[in-house]
Amino acid sequence: MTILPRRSRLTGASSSDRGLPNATVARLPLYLRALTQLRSQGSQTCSSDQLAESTGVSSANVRKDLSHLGSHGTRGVGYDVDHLRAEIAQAIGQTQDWNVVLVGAGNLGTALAAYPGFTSRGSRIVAVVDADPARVGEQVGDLAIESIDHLETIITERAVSIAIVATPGQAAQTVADQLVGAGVTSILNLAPVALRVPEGVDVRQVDVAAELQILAYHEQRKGHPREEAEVSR
Amino acid sequence: MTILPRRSRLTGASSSDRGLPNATVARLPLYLRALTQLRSQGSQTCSSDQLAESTGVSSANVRKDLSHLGSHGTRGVGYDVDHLRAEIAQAIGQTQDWNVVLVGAGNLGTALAAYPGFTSRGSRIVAVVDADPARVGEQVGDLAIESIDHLETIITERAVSIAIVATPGQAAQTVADQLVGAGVTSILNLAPVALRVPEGVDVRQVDVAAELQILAYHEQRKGHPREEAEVSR
DNA sequence: ATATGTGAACCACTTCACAGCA
DNA sequence: TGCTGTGAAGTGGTTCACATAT
Repeated sequence: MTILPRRSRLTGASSSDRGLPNATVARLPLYLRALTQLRSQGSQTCSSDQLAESTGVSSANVRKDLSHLGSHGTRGVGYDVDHLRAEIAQAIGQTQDWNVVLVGAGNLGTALAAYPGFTSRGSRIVAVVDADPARVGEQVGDLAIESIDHLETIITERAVSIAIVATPGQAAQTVADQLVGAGVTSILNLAPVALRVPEGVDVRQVDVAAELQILAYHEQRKGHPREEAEVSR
Repeated sequence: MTILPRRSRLTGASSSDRGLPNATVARLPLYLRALTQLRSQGSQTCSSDQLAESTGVSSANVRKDLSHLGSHGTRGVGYDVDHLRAEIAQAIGQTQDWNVVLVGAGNLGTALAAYPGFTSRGSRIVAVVDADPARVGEQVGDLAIESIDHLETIITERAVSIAIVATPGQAAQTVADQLVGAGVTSILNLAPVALRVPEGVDVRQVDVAAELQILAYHEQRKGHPREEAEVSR
């Protein structure tokens, strides 16, 4: 009756498991960003306080996170920027680029295809695919839009394992099914629907409109003077 | 030495506090989405299992979340779609639109300006602002780009309290300072930097490149024949 | 029979506080 | 002295399981 059995597997980091806590994994990219910045400023070493400052994470949390990677700091000194960077890059698999296929060449899709921040952070969009035959061949950044019918070939030949879904909501589930069928095992979903995928496929959801709604909730509670003009004093 | 004293305010929902748990707030938009969909399919009522199915949240969690809004279901039957929708809309302040200013008319900014999903979900972009004088006047969707120098006027005159920052990383903090100075109290930050804002200002961060890095981590782990982990949130 | 609402148990994560080490 | 690394305590959130209501 309930949604899913949801295998109660060993989630945490059990002894022989090299896995990191999910919350830690989600923050490693932030540390990487901060370290890259620090390095470009010439810093050789940094403290957990500095990392805290530039990521918004508490310093105790920074230390705990980094300790999961092993001990790489020097007491009384801090962390070696280059070494830590390499360590984190290694942990999250950024020693090489990941090939990504982008599905959906609408406004959002084309904006992402042009975004330079992916390449510098470990992901390379190697194909832009759209369902509309009229769009096929059109240039987006330095890629030509390809037909969604070629998904399987694209995915296998270009060693793609991660996909970005930037289609309208009603197309997203179908696209996801095709992607999974073609061998994709990680999906970043920008469409405002929950995707149903088989066990073993990871989905991360980004929904900008929902984020605004969350902000609106807090805004409402602040009693923001939005209607002050109408309220008599 | 550590980062901040971080006033230990009553975070949870204390008795006289109408506040909801953060995790619940973050899911209300999902329920709203699902209910809108269900209603358009003609459903009069729905169960927590149906909501679970269409949001990816467990049914127990759905019930717990909804119970925070008060008891609005009927045992043995489920929830009245329209009534629940109204209840949630009320709770997250979607009974009317929130005016939003978008800063940064680059690829991502213009894509968001054209996105129809905001209006239908409680947010209306009422201004697009850019720092580049050459872009001012240019049409984006049905808005003309305005100068960032007019931020304060725009924000006060159009009753804006929420902003989207879609600028390059190095400009984001300056823009955030300007926004806060002009009276904005909620920021959705799409730039890949942590924003420093005063107490009372809410920031939500969306970083697509970081999401891909998180997926890459799990992807890397799948490479080895070990039991795979499930990604959350 | 069916589905909600909820205390209690459980779990993941964060923070605290200090021991350990350069 | 200064900063890391980490057990222990604390917090918030999820899941369980069942009493409760229709």
